[in-house]
Amino acid sequence: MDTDKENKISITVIRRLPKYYRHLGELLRRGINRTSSQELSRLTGFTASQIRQDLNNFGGFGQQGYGYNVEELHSQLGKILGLDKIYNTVITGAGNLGQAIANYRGFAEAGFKLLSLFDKNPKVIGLKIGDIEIRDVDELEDFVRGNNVEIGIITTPREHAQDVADAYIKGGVKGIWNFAPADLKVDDNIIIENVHLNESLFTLSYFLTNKGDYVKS
Amino acid sequence: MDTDKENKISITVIRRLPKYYRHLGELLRRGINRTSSQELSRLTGFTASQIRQDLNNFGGFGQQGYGYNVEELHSQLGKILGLDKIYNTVITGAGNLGQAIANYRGFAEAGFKLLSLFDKNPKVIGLKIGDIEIRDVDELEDFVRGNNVEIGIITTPREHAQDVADAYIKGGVKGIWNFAPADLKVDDNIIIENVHLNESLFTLSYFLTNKGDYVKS
DNA sequence: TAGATTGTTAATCGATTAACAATC
DNA sequence: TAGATTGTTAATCGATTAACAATC
Repeated sequence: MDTDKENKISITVIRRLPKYYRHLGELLRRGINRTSSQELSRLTGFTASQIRQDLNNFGGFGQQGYGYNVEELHSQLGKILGLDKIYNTVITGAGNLGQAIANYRGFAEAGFKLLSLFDKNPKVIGLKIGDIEIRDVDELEDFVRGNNVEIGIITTPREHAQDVADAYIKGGVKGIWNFAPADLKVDDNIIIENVHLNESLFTLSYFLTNKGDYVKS
Repeated sequence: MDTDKENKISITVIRRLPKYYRHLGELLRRGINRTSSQELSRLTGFTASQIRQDLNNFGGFGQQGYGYNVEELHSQLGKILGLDKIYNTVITGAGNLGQAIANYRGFAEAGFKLLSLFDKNPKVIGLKIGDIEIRDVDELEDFVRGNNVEIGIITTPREHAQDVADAYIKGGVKGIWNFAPADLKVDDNIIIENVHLNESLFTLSYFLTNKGDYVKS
C-alpha cells in the first residue's frame, strides 16, 4: 500500500496484466517453462519493450540472457492480481447473464467463490443454479454483511442497478462487478469494474461502418 | 473512408463515443433537449475539454453560447457509430451467455438482428430461444453465407473459438464479437471486438488487493 | 447587449518506443 | 567465452488539459 506517487502503477499497465497472466498460463499448460519479452510480444500483441517496462513496475522477474521463467512469472503475476486469495461473491439478477457467470468454472478456479444468487422474481426465488440457491433480493444487504461478501456482481436491468449497488455497499462489499449499462454512483473507496456490453458492441459497429477510418493507437 | 493519416480517429476517442451516446439517450428520455460539454462531463466523468475535442473530430455539432442539441447530437453519434443500419448476426454457443445475449432487447433495438443460434450439442439443436432456432454448428458457414450475416458472435468455450471464427470468416462475416478468453487469429480486414470477462474480473481483483497503489490515468 | 459556451490552438503530461550497457 | 536478453534511461509520440478568441 504505497502512498508515494512515484511508485504508483497506471491503469493502462494494470489492464494488460491479466493478458500476460492468461498467456503464461497457456504456456504452462503446454509445458513450456522459459519465455522472453519477445515471445510474449508475439502472443499478446504488445511490444517487447512495453512488456519489459510493465513487468519492471513490479520487480525484476527476468534474467539477462535467459528471459523469464514461466511458472515463476505466472505465479508472481497471480499474486500481484490478488488471485492467490479467495473472494466471497454474490450475484444479483438471476437471469441468463447471472446464470452464465454462476456456471462459469473459470471464476471459481481463480478463487472467486459464489455464495448465492439474488433476484426479486418470486418464481425463481428458492430455485438452485447448480448447488447455489437463489434468494430474495430483500435479504441481500443482510446476507452480504453476514457472510463477508467482498465482491458484489450486478446482472440486473439498468433500472435496478443503483439500488443493488447501494445494498451491496451498505452490506460492506469492497468491489462491484457491474454488467448493467449504468454508471453507478458510489463512494471513492468502493472499486467499480464495469462490463458495458452495449459499448463494446457499438464500438464494433463503428469499426464495421468506418473501416480504415481510424488509427491503431 | 479517408486514407489520409490526418483525418483518422484514435481508438481511445472511439471507445468514448458509445458512452456519450448512452447518456444523450438518457437525457432524451428525460425530455432534456439542450446540453453542454460541462453537463456531459458531469455525466460521463470525462473532462469538458476532452468532450469538445472528441466531438470536433466528427464535426461542429455545437453552438457557441448555447451548447449542444441533445436530439441532434444523439442522432449524429448514432450515425457515426453505424446504429442507423440493421446488421444480421448469429450467435455460436447456445449456453447461458449466448442465451443472455439472444434475449437482450437492447441489441435488437439498436439494429442488431439475430437470425439464429448455433451449437454442437444435439440435445439443444432444434430448440428455440424466443422465436430463434438453435441450429447445428455444422451448418454455420453455409448459413452465414446464405443469409448475409455480417457479425458473428462467439460464446463457446475457449477451445472452439478459433474454429468458429474460421467458419464465420469463410462464410463472409465482417466482424466478430468474441466472448471466449482467446486471442483469435484472423485477417487484418476482419474486425474483432473482444469481451474478456476474466480480464475484467482480474482487474477488479487487482484493485481490491492493491487499494491506492495505482493512479487514475 | 451581456453571458455563456463552443471550436481550436498551445502547453502539459503520460505512455510507448528505441537504444544499449549490464550481465547471465 | 559468445550470444542472448534483461532492466533502464532517453527520445519520441500521442493524448489530455488549459486557455481564450470567436460568436451565438
